[in-house]
Formats: sequence, C-alpha cells, structure tokens
Amino acid sequence: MAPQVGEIEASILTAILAGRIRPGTRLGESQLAAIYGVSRTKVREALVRLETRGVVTVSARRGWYVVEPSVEEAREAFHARKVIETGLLHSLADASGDIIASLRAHIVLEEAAIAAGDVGNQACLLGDFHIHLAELLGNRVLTEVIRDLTARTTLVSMLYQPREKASESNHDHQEIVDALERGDFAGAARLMSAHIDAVESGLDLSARPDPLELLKENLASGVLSPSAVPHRHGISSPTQQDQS
Amino acid sequence: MAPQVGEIEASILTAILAGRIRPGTRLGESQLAAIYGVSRTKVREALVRLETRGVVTVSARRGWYVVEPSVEEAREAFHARKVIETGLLHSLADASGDIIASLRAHIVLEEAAIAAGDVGNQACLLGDFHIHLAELLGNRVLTEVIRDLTARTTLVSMLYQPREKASESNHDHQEIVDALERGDFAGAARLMSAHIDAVESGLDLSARPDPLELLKENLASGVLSPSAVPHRHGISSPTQQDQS
DNA sequence: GTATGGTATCTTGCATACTAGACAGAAAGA
DNA sequence: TCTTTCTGTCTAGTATGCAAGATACCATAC
Repeated sequence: MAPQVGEIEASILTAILAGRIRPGTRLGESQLAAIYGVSRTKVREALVRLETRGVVTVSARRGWYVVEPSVEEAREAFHARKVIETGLLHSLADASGDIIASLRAHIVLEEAAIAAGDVGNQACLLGDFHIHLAELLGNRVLTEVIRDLTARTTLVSMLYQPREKASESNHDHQEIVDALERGDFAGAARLMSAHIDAVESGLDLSARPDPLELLKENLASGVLSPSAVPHRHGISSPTQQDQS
Repeated sequence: MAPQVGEIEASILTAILAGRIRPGTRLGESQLAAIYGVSRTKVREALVRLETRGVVTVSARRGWYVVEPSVEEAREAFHARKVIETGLLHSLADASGDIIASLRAHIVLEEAAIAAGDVGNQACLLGDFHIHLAELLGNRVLTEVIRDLTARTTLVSMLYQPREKASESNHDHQEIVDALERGDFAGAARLMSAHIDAVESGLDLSARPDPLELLKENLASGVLSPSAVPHRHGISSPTQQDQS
C-alpha cells in the first residue's frame, strides 16, 4: 500500500514532465504526504532527490517548488544537451538494426500521440526519444545525464513555449534515425544539433522575463507611472498558476 | 557549530576524492552523526545526495558504502567523460587569455603537488583540472555533470590503479592548454580524448575482478582445494580495507 | 481610505523514538 | 567436531513531535 521513495519520486517527475504540474507550483511536504499516504520523511527524501536532479527547489521554511528555469539556465541546458548528444552520436561506430527498429517504433508512438492531440503525452514522448536513443547506445551513465537534462529542457519548454511544435520535432527525429541507418553518424550529429537549436529557437525566451528584471526595467524608466506596472502579468507569485 | 547538510556532503566527498576514505568503506549513519555532531536526519540527507551523484550506495538495512564501480561502470564513466569533454571542446569558439592563464595557474599547482609527493592532493588536483576547464567555459550545468563524472572516475582510479601516473596526466593537461591557446579546438578535443584513454588504459581493469567472478573461476577449476581459495584477497568484506 | 503593526497560522528544519530486518555469535544437537 | 538453529545486537527505515521562521490576515491608528 505505502509506495516506495522511488515510486513517489517517479510519480512527481512524470506529473511534471507530462505538464500536469506546472513550473512554479508549490509542492507542500504535508500535502504530498497526505496524497501518497506516507509520512513527510519519505516525501522529503523524494524531493531531495528531485532537487539534485534539478527539477524542484526548496526555499528555506517556505516550501518546495517546481523549478522555473531562468533564461540563462535554459540556454545552458540546451547547450549541454547539444554538446552531449552530438558527442554521443559522433562517438558511434555502428548502429544495429535492432536499435533502428526500436527507434522507428518510438517515432510511430510519437505520431500517434500527435494525431490524437494528447499534448501531455506528446511532450513526454518527444523527450523520451532522446533518452531512448541514449539507452540504446548502451551507456547508462550518459543515459542518466541525458534523462535529467531532457527533464530540464522540457520544463523550459513549458515555461517559454506556448505549445510544442510537435510534428516538426517528430520529423527531425525521423531524419536523425534515417542518417543513423545510413551509418552517417556525423550527419546524425549535425541533424541533432540543428534539431535542438530548432527547439530552442522555437521558444520565446523573452516572453517570461525575470520578475526582478522587469522591476528593474520599470524602475530605470524614470517616473513609475501606474500604467507601467504590469498588473496583468502577476508573475511574482509562484502559486498564481492555475492548476486545473 | 552544527554543520549544514551541504557542508557534510562536501566533507564526505572531498575525503573520498582525496583518498582518505577508500571505496568500499562503510559509512554508518549514526557514526557520521556522532562525528559531525548532528542527528542522523542531516547525515541521511547528505548521503542521499551523494547517492544521486553516484558516489555512495545504500544497501537496504545494511548500511551506506562508498561505491566500488564495476569494470563495466568504469568503462561507461570514462566513455561518458570522453564524449562530454571532447564535445565541449569541439563546441568552443574562442578561449580568452584569462581562461588560458587560469588553466596554466592550475597546472602549476598540479606540478607543485607532484613535486611535494602529496598523493591525495595530486588526485584531487588532476581531477579538478577538468572541472576547472568546464567551469571556465561558463556552462554550470555541464560543469556539474563533469564534476560528478570526474568523481566517479577518480574512484575507479583508486580501485584499479596502484598509483596515478600523475606527471603524465599533468603533461597531457599542458598540451591541451597549449592547443587551446593556439585556438586549435579540434586538436584540443583530440588530445583530451587521448588523455582520457591514457588514464583509462593505465588502469588494470582486470586487477580487481568481481568477487562473484573470482568465485566462479574457483568453482570451475574442479576440485576446490584449500589453496585455491584466495584467503589473502578477502575482497568479499567491504570493511576489510585499512583506513589508516 | 490607506498604511502599519501585531498576531495567528502554516511551513520546513531537525531531532528523537520506535520498528523491522540482517548479521553474528552462542548454544544445542548430530 | 561439525552443522544447524536460535537469539541478541546492531542497522537502516519510518513516523512523530517540537521549534524557528515566514507569510497572510486583521485590527487599529492616522
């Protein structure tokens, strides 16, 4: 009946990655403890682990929140992914037929989710492609790293992107697998780099500036006229997100 | 007086990386709690964080141990480092004079530690070079990743290498910085790859086979004569290491 | 009507108490 | 003397209780 720490961790993580919990959402220890039917200790351990993975943060005596990556962090995460994933493809010597088949099967899943319009599942699956790719290449350490980085960029997408250009990503994935099948690993790496760039540039990294940054701008603009105060944004409160 | 969780985490980690605590050493919760003068809760959180970083493992109801990476894990860690660090160097567009100067200063520190014969400090500094390099390139996410991977390979070195060929590594580092100074990033990446390969191949990855493997060999050799049982190895007990 | 100050409540932070399981050593039987 | 079983002790796992602090709300004064 009582779930393990790992299960709680996974449950929270998938809820976040599927978009059921938005960045900035507060995750109260007692709340979660009640939901999972365990004591706060277990919940705490799960949250600590998610913190080391860069998915949640704790603010002392205020609570746990799903991270809202800054523009800077977003750029770094994308850059990190580009470095690692292209490096991985470059280091490849061969790709067995099994791997190609497995990746193609995954792409079919993506297409199905896109056709069904299942947004949460879409985001999950599109991220999973990269994790799946790393898994198939057999290095568990790198897989772990890519898994966490993908989680981060998925969070970034949620914050800065109105909606994911799912079919474009899906198309990119297909091209990458095509290149792999041809044995053109350098080409695959190039496509991967372009793909991650495309996802990043598809975001509106200026759409959601730091509240502090916004304030500073307003203060710098001389007289603080009432109309300059951005009432309608209301981004200073982490809990303002509706969680419907 | 009472140290923070982060301080405890760092303290344990540096002790491990400096070789003061050997792989396989047991880390009892109550023991550590007494040492740091805090309750088990804090120690536990520190250990959980170190676990997610791949430095310690917990065996259910038996205790926490400094990880003893298997040969497989060792290979994966080195491969991961090669992929990431060469990818990082490849993605480089320029290297400012400040960075070069900072790296050269670090290399001087390495030389000093080698000259002084300070083995623990040597291992630390040689690993730090890579972390320092990542830091200077300005991506904190990648730096974190490289930091953890370096910790892993340092552990591997402790297990499988009688002693680090410190001066060779130091020489490699110099060559990498030279290449960076010339703006030859592809060359630097090539040197880095060779360097990591050299460190890996310098290890005796067959020196410390799995206890299970050893047992299997002995069982396969027909009659289990008493002399065939490797008493003097005693690798089944994680606490047999002297901790002088 | 607005601003300010105080209080009440809710949050994590930390320590302690308790539980269950694993291991080791002793004792009993073969 | 060797093997097996049982029991005591030590371990992490978990829950709970209390304390410190931050936020939010309400009352009061201007």
